[in-house]
Amino acid sequence: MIAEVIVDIATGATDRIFDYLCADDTVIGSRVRAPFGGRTLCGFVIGTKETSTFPAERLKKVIPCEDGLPALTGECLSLAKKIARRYRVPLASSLRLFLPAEMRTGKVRELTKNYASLCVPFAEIKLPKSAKNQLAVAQYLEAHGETECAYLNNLYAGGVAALEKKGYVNIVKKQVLRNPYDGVEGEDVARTLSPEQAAAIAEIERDDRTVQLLHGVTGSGKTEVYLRLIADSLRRGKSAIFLVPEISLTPQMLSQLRARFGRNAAILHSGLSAGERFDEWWRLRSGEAKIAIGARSAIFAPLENLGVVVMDEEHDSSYHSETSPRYSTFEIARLRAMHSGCKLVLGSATPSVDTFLKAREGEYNLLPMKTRINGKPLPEITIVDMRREVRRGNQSNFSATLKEELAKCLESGNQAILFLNRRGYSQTVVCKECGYVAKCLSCDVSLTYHRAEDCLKCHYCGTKYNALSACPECGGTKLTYAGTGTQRIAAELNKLFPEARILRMDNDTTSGKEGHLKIIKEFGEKKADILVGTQMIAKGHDFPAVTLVGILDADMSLHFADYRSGERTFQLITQVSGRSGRAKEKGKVVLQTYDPENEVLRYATAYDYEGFFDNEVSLRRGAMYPPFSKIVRVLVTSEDSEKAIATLKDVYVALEKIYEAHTSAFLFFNKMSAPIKKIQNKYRYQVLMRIIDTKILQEIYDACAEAGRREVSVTVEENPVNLS
DNA sequence: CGCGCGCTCGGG
DNA sequence: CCGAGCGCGCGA
Repeated sequence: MIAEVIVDIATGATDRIFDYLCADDTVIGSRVRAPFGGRTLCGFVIGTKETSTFPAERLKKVIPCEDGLPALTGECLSLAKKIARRYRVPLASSLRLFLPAEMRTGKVRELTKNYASLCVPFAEIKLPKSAKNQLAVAQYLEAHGETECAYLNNLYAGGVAALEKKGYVNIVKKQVLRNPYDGVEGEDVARTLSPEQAAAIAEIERDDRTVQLLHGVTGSGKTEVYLRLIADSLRRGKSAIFLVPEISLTPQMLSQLRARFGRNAAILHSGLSAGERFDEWWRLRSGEAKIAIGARSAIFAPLENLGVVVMDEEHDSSYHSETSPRYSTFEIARLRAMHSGCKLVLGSATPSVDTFLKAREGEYNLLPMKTRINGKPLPEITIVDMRREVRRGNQSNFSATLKEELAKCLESGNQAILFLNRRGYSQTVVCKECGYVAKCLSCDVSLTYHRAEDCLKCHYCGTKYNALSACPECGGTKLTYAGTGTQRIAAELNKLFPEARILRMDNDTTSGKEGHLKIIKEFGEKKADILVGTQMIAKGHDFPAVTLVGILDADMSLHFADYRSGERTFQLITQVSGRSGRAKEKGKVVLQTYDPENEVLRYATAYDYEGFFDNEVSLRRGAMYPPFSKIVRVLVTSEDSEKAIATLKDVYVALEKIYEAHTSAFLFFNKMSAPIKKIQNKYRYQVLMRIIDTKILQEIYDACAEAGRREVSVTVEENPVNLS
């Protein structure tokens, strides 16, 4: 028999079918080892046939990989083909999305553990009186049967080994599946549904549109709706995918899921070890687990017969892949839902403008949830005008109001969260004499001063530089540290409230596998009074004792030169505010800004999503910004500036042809160097377009795929989240 | 992707 | 004339 094989090399040059001889029982979707160009590679069987047009004497044989089951299901295969076409990537790269990385690198071993059992009747065991541990082990095994050796060794050191030597005990090796979050347990609180929750579930079942949007205020109980929908799927003998944003797999959420679904849920999370991820993947593939829970990559879970797909915090930017293929999780989720004939349930308190517009227009079913489960009002948000603070002579980062509220909060024994979306101590180091700004050698960005390590760091490539004692340009010693980061806030806070215990949470303090979980746990156990952090503290954490949230610089995201800045600011304020007053006591939010009249801030403090939405949509319609157009950026990067420019020219010429043929489809078309000219020693150039007819998108992708050359990468980005 | 072939250029 | 360097095309 002949196998049609895609070799696992993700380049255009090898992106075609190679025929191989194979065993008659070779299954489509299985992995094989294929001799290819002098070496042996992994390959995927995407088809089989009886004869090949390729000369028979040149056909080589593939060796099957002993996976047990074909790694790719039929649905995976057809989806991978669609993704390859849609994003113009080699089939090998879209196939890779469906497998745990550990499978390809082959670095993961199956985990085995030793188990001991008695091999003679207990009565026949003769032991000297002194052998207490041996006796204890024998008694334990008699009572409990086969037991893990590690467990026995812990209790009765040496007992098992001694018994084995004497031939009383038999030890066998067994493969076990790693069990991430083994210790995580929770009580499954039997919740009765609120009328709104019950109505939402009934409506999702009744309505036949694929996409359902749960628009629920913070605390309206969306999670319980998701869990019920997933449980319903299981009851109907189907499986489910539950997507959450990157770091939103909070301990609370985890324990809830474990309590409700136990080992029926497999967790696919970047925090897992390679081995854990591998085992969890196989539990899904083999059908042992029926629910896949995880960040965006969980949408590729090897499940068949889906009953529901849930996408929590639908608006979150982590649902967009930053690496090739730059897929949209939503697009793939919808394809999977349509394939299985099930619902895709989106949930958010602050849906993206794009999604909400489609819901308003009736393409998606809109399910509002307006009441909070605990019946309490949302925390009151006070806007503080920082310009007035400056006029009063307050140059610090804390307004009088915020200082007062902090003092009150600490006095009453509650906790506070301060939010600032910039890590490090100061944003830049500037020489007062000559205006020199410390910059990264590999990237075209200024360096951030980090006081804890007394060094300068590049936030784009992570390189560390020694702190400056004098200006390297003019030798001046008057260096100013401009722009405030979380480190400086924590330090200033320490001076203001010396007795308060302060915890910082940002990219610098959350290194390691479970870095952020550790900080969240500490704060949750009230081992600190104030938590200072970036973006990452905004996500769904539940701290009952927090009664005050301070948003230190609400303008930072607002004045970004980006059509989405208003949307992002609204989402951020809503999300951060939601951390305040989650339990008995009423929460407060203090929002500091230099632009208190700003409409977005006004809508956010009033929790008026629809008001914000109507305003935003009319702005975007007027300016023809997405969703009324699509921004497309073609980014050309290379370590070799010459090659990058040459490629940019090719790309531009090809795109210009498209532009000339369909000028009316374009609102904007221009080539330039990217705002950050160099990142990690790679020069960056771009062609920026705004299009109103998405039909030409495929032509743009085609043109870019053609223009690629060695050592140069050409990527197409649709409505990119950041335009650096 | 990694290899080898063949072309080209520079030194002797 | 020979060796090093690079670009291109091949792999089943």
